[in-house]
Amino acid sequence: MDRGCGLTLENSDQVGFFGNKPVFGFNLSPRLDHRRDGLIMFPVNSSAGEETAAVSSPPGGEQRIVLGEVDFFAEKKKPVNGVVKKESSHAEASTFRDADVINTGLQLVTANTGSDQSTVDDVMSPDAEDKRARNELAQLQVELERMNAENQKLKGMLTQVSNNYSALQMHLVTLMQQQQNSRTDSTQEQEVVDRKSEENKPAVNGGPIVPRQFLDLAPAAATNQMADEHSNSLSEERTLSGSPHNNMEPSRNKRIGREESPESEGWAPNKTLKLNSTKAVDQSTEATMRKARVSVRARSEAPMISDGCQWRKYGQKMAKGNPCPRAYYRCTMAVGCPVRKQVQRCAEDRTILITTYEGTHNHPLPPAAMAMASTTSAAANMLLSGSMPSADGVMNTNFLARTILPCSSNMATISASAPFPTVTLDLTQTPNPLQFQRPPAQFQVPFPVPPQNFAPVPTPSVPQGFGQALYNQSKFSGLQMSQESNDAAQLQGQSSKHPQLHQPQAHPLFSDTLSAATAAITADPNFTAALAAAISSIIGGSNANNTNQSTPNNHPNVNTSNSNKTCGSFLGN
DNA sequence: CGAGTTTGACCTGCGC
DNA sequence: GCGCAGGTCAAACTCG
Repeated sequence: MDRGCGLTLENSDQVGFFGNKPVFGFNLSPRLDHRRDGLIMFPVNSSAGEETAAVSSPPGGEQRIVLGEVDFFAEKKKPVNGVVKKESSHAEASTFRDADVINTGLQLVTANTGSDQSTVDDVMSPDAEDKRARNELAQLQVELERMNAENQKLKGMLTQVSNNYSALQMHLVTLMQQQQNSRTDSTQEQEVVDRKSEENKPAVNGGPIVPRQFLDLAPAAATNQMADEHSNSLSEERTLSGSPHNNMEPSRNKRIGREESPESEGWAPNKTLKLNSTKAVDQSTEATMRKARVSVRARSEAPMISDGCQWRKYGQKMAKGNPCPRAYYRCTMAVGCPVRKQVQRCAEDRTILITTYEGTHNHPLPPAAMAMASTTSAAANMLLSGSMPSADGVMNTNFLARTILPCSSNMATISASAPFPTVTLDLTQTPNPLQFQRPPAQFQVPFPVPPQNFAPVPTPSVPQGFGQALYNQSKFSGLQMSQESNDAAQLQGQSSKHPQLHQPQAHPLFSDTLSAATAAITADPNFTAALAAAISSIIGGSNANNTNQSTPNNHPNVNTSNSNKTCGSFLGN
């Protein structure tokens, strides 16, 4: 069984990577004070050790409150601060139960319930020290309430900022896409003409139509993902190649049929595709979407990272040039889910686990799975919507660059390599240049120049600056930014700075590393922008139009057709 | 006994 | 046409 071992993203729900609002790498809500039955609860994330540690370490007001509270009832113990804090934190997590354990909790609760009683007690208490302590308690109580109100206020502010942030991101992405569309309008119009003529002449070479396909890929797939199957019939366009149908269809259909073998509803057999136009569109877009891959490189000793999804292994192969076998998994969380992934260790550094995701989940995901799924989906959509070749065959990375570039690092690499455009999220953050020594095919760029391999350093061989620009633009950061502001990310940073930590004995760090890295990615505004682009694409696609809806050839038929043929042409090259 | 894994066979695309 | 490599299938096997 692969599940539950190795790296995990499952604590993403506590971080809330992909909540309905931008995430900043920490969960605010658990810190809110809760009042229950007169008891002031000190909220602590019960499941997060690091969270608890983070709470207990700083000399914040909460801590002082807790300290005083416990101090009052721990006269016999004369506890050291650290001990007290620990107990208080524990009590926070388990409320009454732990309070009972220390035999003072219940009374503490009672004493804490109101300042009036404290005042009365002050008057009646013969013990001066006790009186002073009660006064202090009352003061702390007031302070606590004040901080509670402040906390609420901050929460509201944060929510507002988050909302504004989301709106701005969406707006920015929309503007960028509109700008992108305006630039390619002329080309697209020509492509529409070509497309129509090509529909009448299936054997015609795809040629300049290629560019449009990627533009439409993401929305089409998104439409599929949203279960909004509104597209018109395009069954004859299902073939993914510009070659004649009778030539390409048998193999492709067979493949599709195999992939959606009997067990899967969403992967209908071939004949079904021909009969059901909606299904055909769904299939074609799905197949097209599957062409976009997101590769995640993370350090793990475990055979597979745990990303919250359920996977079933359906094959294993020895890949050339890598002594480690490549395992093939498919998602089993829902029948017919097209998502698959390949897991393979890096040949150069076997502590690096390369997980390549392909496809988009067509079912609800648990919070634990949302992190990786959204990451890969966003990255794939980002790639498909942004790395579209222009009419002259040169990759147009404007949108992609603008989405990603502003804060580039070694975090991610986007390669529109044939046959599969791939986004590589490198969560290893190792300065080791070996991390870029992947199979050359993955980095072959369909430029009108000989394929080039991206290198971690400027490579003169990259086509006349463009390749280098793409390389530079194809990276986005987030990890480093978040490292500074995220405790978990700090763990990741430590691991990256100290490769020794990746040794087996440092295994407990691996999950933290990946989680932190994912948190960093998702907390990164740039990534959020990319995600926003993907979401906007999905939304646009579900509305019978996509993010490129300003383009003249945005008719659903054309979109699907383009998607298919684009991919086909792309794959053919 | 069902679900998942293993593993050899098969299919397809691609380069020579 | 042939061989290679990637990807998938499915029967056999394992495990809880």
